[in-house]
Amino acid sequence: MIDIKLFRTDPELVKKSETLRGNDPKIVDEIIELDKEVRDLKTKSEELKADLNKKSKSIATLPNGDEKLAILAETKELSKTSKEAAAKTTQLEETLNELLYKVQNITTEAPEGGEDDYIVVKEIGNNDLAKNNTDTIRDHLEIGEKIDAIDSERGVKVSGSRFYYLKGIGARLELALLNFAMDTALKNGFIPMITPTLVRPEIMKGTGFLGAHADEIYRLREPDEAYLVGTSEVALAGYHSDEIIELDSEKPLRYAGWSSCFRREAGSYGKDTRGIIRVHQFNKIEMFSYVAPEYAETEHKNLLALEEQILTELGLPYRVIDTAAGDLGSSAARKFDCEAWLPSQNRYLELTSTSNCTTFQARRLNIRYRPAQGDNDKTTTPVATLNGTLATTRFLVAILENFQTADGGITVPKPLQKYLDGLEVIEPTK
RNA sequence: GGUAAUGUGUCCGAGCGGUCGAAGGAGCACGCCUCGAAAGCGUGUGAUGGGUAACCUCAUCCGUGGGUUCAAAUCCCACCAUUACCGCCA
Repeated sequence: MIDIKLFRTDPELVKKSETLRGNDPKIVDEIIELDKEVRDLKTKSEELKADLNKKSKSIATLPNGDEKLAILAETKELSKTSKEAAAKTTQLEETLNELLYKVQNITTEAPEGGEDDYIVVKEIGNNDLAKNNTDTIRDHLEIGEKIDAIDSERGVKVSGSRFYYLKGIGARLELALLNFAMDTALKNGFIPMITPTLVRPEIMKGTGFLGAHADEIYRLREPDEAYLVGTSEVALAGYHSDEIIELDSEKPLRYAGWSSCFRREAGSYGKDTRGIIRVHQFNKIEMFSYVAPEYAETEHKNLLALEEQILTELGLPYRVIDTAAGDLGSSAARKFDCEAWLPSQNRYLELTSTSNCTTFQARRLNIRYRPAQGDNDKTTTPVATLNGTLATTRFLVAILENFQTADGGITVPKPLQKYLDGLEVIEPTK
């Protein structure tokens, strides 16, 4: 959520951001007007309450008698009107809050436009594979089946479309990737976490996932009021909710979470139906940083650099894109994706994503810190949160395709070999 | 799932319905003392929101949400969490 004070001091900035995202900026004026109304009402309601408090207190010291009876009658009436005023204020405040929750994070740096208006920041590595061997190239599912790593058919039989089994070397490769990513994070000061996959509604709401894309999320039936996470970002952001954390202005608090992730993939019928590119359940390593707001941009670069490092060490050809404002999630102010080359489809596929959520999530989840250490200044202010995702299961797709051999096996990327007893080549079994 | 107890500030821990934003202690900050430190002594020490140029002031917050009352940390109800025991399952 955006600081209400920003609406009072710089409404044009908010309007500009909403316009950039392709939203109607008139909500800003509605909020400003309602905010005024709420404050007026609040002052009046609090005056009533103050009056009541004062008179109530006097009752205790008053002797029994006419005067006491009179003031009792008066306060009884006052109590009623005060309660009514308070209720009205609360109601209006809730309306204001609902509006406020609808406004997405301020974005100023992201490129203008929608889904296709991203800017390619750079392209790294050799992506000639498809161009050179168009007729012999196999897609990840074909290879996955040849080395007996992926079983799609039985996944569908047991769980429905977009489900799969990772089997044998497939399961081992996935675990190797998870370990490799986790180890890299660990070396960079991230605290490893295995997080809950079911979370309470308020946490889901706080992270900003229950807005426009709420139908993407699995929800348990009553009476278990819980959501299945689509990323461990949710659990990691919620970890410090309602807390005042200790934060050095130069040193981020970093966590790396591993969880299964669940997506309904509503509205993507017919898209990426083959293989394990777009599935209902997959694994991810999520890097998550809590930082002082002024350090957020630096940390965003750090996260991107780490994601690139992992792709580079694996030897995957990839490009980095700067996502356009209209395609950003509601919490993100800016987002960079790393996309690996997919030879079978002659296109790039998103493997990692890193978002700077500035103070947007922290404000919703009530995560603060004290910027001025020591002294008598104990004021708190929201922290900034950032996340960097490594979609492990999709890494598997990219590896199978980019490291395929002529006979339908694969060579194992160097950094993964140590997790697989030094295995260098995987031969096809079928 | 059942029964019982508990839930207070950074932490521990008091709190007959009014004088309680909350005793006392610890911690922390500052000062005195000291060559320096420890100990000791003194002072200060929650958050959020509204108003104010500021001093300051008002409101809200004692797990959460309701209720009773002129007045609730204190009474009532529901929920959540923790702990213990029982049952059941891994």
